[in-house]
Amino acid sequence: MSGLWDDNQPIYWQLRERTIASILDGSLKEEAALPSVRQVAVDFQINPLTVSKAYQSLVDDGLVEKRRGVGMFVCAGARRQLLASEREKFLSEEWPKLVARLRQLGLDWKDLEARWPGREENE
Amino acid sequence: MSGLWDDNQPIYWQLRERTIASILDGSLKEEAALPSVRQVAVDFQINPLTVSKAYQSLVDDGLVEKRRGVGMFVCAGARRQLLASEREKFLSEEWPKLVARLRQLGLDWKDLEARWPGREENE
Amino acid sequence: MSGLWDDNQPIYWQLRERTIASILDGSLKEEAALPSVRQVAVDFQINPLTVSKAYQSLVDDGLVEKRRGVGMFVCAGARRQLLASEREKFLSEEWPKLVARLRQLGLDWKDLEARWPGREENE
Amino acid sequence: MSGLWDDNQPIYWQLRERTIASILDGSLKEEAALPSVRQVAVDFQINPLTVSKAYQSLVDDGLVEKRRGVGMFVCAGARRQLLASEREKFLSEEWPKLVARLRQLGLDWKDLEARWPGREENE
DNA sequence: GTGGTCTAGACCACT
DNA sequence: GTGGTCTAGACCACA
Repeated sequence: MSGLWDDNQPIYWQLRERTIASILDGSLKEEAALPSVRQVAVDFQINPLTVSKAYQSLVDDGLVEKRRGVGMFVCAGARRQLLASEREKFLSEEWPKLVARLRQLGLDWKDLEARWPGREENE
Repeated sequence: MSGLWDDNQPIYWQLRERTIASILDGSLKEEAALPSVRQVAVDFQINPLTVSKAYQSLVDDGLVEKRRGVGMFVCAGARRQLLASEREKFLSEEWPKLVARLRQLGLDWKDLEARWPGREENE
Repeated sequence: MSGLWDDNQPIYWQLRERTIASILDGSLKEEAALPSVRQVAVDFQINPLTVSKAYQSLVDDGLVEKRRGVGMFVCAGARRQLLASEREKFLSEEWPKLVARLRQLGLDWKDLEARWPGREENE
Repeated sequence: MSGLWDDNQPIYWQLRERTIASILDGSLKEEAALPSVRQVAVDFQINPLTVSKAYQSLVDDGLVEKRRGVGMFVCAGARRQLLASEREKFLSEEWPKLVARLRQLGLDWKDLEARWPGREENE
């Protein structure tokens, strides 16, 4: 019940991001049911409304679909869609900004390369 | 009035970050005066209180000093201090998280390397 | 499983409306048997209880009658009854609201006339 | 405090639709401030969260913009955007369905024409 | 002053 | 069982 949540971000958003991560890493398969709103609420000791808000945002993005009276399910194609959009977002938006910042800090390519797991001694 | 501010972050924080960037890239030299609270407020169409909050946070970090009746000035040594702390923060906190995220997205070292300015054709 | 149901309306209601449409257009004749609850449930991949609820609402309105051990049948006079009530409902309730909305949208009589099948070129 | 809300639709949705109607009919001008969440909550005797949900849906559709710590404002171009999208939706989606239904009911063009305000005796 | 978020608990409709 | 909606009231950050 502590250390689970980062207090600087809304819980519903963090829950959303965790769910996305689960889809990406395969622990939530496509067509699989998401844990029910109530279950998650109990498990994480948060309000059902908060869970609902997180899930709804996924529905809005077309990653999850509701089946009335049954539950919420990962959409077919959700993983592929996520991979594409997240990669695109990173490469076109985040990376250029990051590069600019690194330049400003005087950090070089080598500095990063040395800290990329598995590359420390190879090259 | 549009595109100037990212609505997901407090304006005062964005102003702080911009000021830091100016110190880092040298457009705000050490010992130089920061533009006055009023001036910034007018220029950016924001509340003077917001500017004040941004400047105060810089004072709190020892990057800027207030000289009563005169204005706010970049501290001597501010740039060096910034370089050190920002580098440390990036390498120990941000980079590891980023690496984890990239793995999840299936983005490889090569993908980034190809987009590091000046390296596209070298290696 | 996709496109069959409008997620904004209860499934049982949509099934009811479809059945009514079948009676109106004559594909479900008076005195004819409705497809069995089980059959519909299988065909549309929905819960038998949901089908039951739809049929029951038709019984409540006197459009369909249950014959124990045999099945459900369209009542004699159902079509005439439907025509009268639906016309009345449309003209007195729906059309006035629609007219108000069209005004707000600046849509004119002509705009609709042009899209009434068979009138495009007549007048 | 009674008769204000239709119990068949969520309040937040009805509030959304009312606001849209206000923009369309000009009682809410572009760039004008929407009444504050709290004010609406008091005026209509509903929960601030419900108002918030309504307003947020307008923000999501790009019809309203938030100005941090100041309030919510009708976007420039919101009215034009609304007119275009609502007309399009009506003519391409709703009207064809309506026409089919009217045919089924045996209602003719004349029946509607007679009830279009201001046309009863003209033509 | 503004809106954002969360809780605790209730009631509802649908399957 | 499922999710959707709403209330009442709290606390927070921002301007």
